[in-house]
Amino acid sequence: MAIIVNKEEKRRHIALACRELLLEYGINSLTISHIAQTAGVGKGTIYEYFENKEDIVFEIITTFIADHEKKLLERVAGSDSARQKLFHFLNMLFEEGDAHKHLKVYKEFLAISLMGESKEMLAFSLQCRQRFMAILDTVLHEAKTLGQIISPEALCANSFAVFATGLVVDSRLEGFHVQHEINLFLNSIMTMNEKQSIKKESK
Amino acid sequence: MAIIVNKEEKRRHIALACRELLLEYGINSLTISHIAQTAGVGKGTIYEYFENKEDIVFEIITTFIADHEKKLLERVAGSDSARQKLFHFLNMLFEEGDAHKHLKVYKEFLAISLMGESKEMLAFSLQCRQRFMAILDTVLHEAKTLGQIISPEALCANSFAVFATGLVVDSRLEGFHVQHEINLFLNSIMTMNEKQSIKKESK
Amino acid sequence: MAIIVNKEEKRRHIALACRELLLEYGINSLTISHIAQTAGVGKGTIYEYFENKEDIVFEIITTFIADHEKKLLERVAGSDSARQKLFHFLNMLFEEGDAHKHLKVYKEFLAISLMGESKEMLAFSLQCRQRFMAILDTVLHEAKTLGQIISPEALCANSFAVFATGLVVDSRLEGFHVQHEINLFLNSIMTMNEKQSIKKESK
Amino acid sequence: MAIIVNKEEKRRHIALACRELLLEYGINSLTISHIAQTAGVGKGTIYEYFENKEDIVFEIITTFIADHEKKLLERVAGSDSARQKLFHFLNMLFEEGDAHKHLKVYKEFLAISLMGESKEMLAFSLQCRQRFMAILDTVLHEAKTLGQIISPEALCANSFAVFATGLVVDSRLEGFHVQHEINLFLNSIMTMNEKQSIKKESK
DNA sequence: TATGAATGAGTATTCATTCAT
DNA sequence: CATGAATGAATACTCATTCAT
Repeated sequence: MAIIVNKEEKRRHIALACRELLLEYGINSLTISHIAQTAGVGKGTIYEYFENKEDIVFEIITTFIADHEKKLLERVAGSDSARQKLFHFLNMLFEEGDAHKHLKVYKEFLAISLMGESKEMLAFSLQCRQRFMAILDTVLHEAKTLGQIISPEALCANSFAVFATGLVVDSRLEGFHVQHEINLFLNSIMTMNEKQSIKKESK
Repeated sequence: MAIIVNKEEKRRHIALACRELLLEYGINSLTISHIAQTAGVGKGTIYEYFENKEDIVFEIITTFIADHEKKLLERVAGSDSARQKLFHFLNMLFEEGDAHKHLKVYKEFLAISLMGESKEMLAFSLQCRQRFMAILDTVLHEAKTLGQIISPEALCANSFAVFATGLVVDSRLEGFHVQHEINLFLNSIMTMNEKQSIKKESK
Repeated sequence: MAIIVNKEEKRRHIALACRELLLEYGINSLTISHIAQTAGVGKGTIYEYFENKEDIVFEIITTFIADHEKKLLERVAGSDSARQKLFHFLNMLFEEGDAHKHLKVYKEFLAISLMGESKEMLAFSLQCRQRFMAILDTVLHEAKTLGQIISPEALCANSFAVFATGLVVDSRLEGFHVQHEINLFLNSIMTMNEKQSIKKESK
Repeated sequence: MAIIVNKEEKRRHIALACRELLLEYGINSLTISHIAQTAGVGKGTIYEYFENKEDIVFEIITTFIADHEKKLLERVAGSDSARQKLFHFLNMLFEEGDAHKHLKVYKEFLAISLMGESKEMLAFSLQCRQRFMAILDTVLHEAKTLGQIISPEALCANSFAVFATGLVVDSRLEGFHVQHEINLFLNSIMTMNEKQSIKKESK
């Protein structure tokens, strides 16, 4: 194992060691004891590098978000139509595979955040949201430039983000079919633009 | 013969007595002892009328929902344009006044529901959602009949509900301006219909 | 249904109605509410005919004991050797079939009785014990008369009863083979008599 | 580096501190809070060293059993005849002095164990039983070697243990004279051996 | 005589965080 | 730098029994 040179690096080291742990146990059932054990350090040591439990959970989640972001950018780059890009944006959390584990953690995170007992939690939420809003903005502006949509205002990134949040929350309900809802929403919002983008695609 | 009480009525009586309590303390900090005291009965009596804490919380929230529903229907009835009706639908939770207390409880409820540890909580969520979806459906179909919107499919009630959920959740964030977001969303989604409905309104 | 003429008869009526209930739920999980429902009377009515929960449990158990006693006397009458009679005495609680339900209740009864919080429970225990001791005494004296055993003192009924109690309690343990232990005990205690009784049997 | 405590030692320390407490209150009325106070530690600390309440009760009882075992071995060593050794085995729980407190706890333990709601409790019961069976086996084999009894099979240790259990349970009954019963039982079972052992003793 | 509505005491357990070493 | 021992607050739920009608 490489010698840890600075605090920031050790933070990442510990966080990376506990990714699987968080996915398996979820936020609430994750204990500092278990984290310390898994990271191979003492409980006290955790508090040398993190303020509190929230802090370390944030750090772990940050690594997931980085992954998610990277994967999303790949999908976006690999998509031609704006519709497809936006579909990936909404659908990525609900894909087959390990995504449900991440979704579970995300829901738990939202839950804690909704309890509204922590300033830091809210700040972190905001920061995450903004990173994805940036991607969304880029997608919409490019679509505008390419003429795939008429005006970005008509498909405001904020509305999209709100809808995405709603999807995550409502997906907890029995009988809620995420993909179906995503398609309906995209249909509603892109009706007019779709024809144009299809024209372009069919060239 | 002994007294026969109307169980359903007493349930409501106890629930009504604890409305303020729930608004003040929130779901988690609400204790059965406190409920019993406030309702003026013994702790055991609570369990004669409710299965468990969840059950009584549901009953209290149900009274709030009934109020909310009634108020919403009034506003809808008092509105001419579909846009205004939909605005009320989305905005009512965020109005000035006591609404923020209800919103707080609603967020807490979503949080617990997102933790996903209770089947009953999910069933109750679904049931609540369906009541409001019914109103939304009516509004959209009437709007269609009145020619205020072109097709109800283009403004699917489900998408609306998802957006509404997202609004509640995202409203927790610093710098999130609910009214602004609602207007942007309505703008996006009604752009094409708006002109027509304005035409009709201006007649 | 026949009209109930007196207290004692109604007591028996209620008790008989709840035999299955007791076998199914056991003493602790048996609630007065459930008893009242099953007997088709109100909770308060139970307390018109019984002092308390103990009292009704005693009444139900008494019916079981009467059955057990009757069955035991049949088996004893149908057995030739003293050994066989004594075997029935010890083994009847552990037979195949529904006996295990009765055994479960008996263990529970012993448990409550051992907690030692009730005078009445102890008095009832004593009374039950004495009924079975009487049978045992008869068996031993007859055996003496028939020359199957040398002296009843050598096989004192009390010791037998104590051993029987021990069997019930120790039968809760993993790996305890009741039938085996019964046979070992009877072997130990009848070694000397056995030969004589075998002689008599072989005649 | 932080202090490393010997967990096993601290377990014993806490258990020893609570011996009197258990004797005074019994198992059911013993609370963790009270244990923690008496041991001079926080409630949480108890759970650092014990799985749950059962676990600590077992540990305390284990100290009693160790005492009992030691005392029994002394008495056995100090006795000449097999009869006397076996008498101590049966009688020690019923001696004058503090024994009745231990007996009370033992009865309570049997009661809980008979309720049969805990696997661990049964396992612990079995383990305790086996320790005493081992002593019994030794006594019987030695007696055989010394010619005090004819065959150990005729006085199987298991039967003895069952009788001992029965004694503890039946001793709860009014009018049950433990010493008398013990003597009767020993008389029954040792009649034939007694003469021989008396012969040897009288040499 | 019958009923059933009302009652209320009592307790194990978890885990983030601190700080003495 | 690292550690891990110690801490303690906080709460739902059951059911035998009573007594007003």
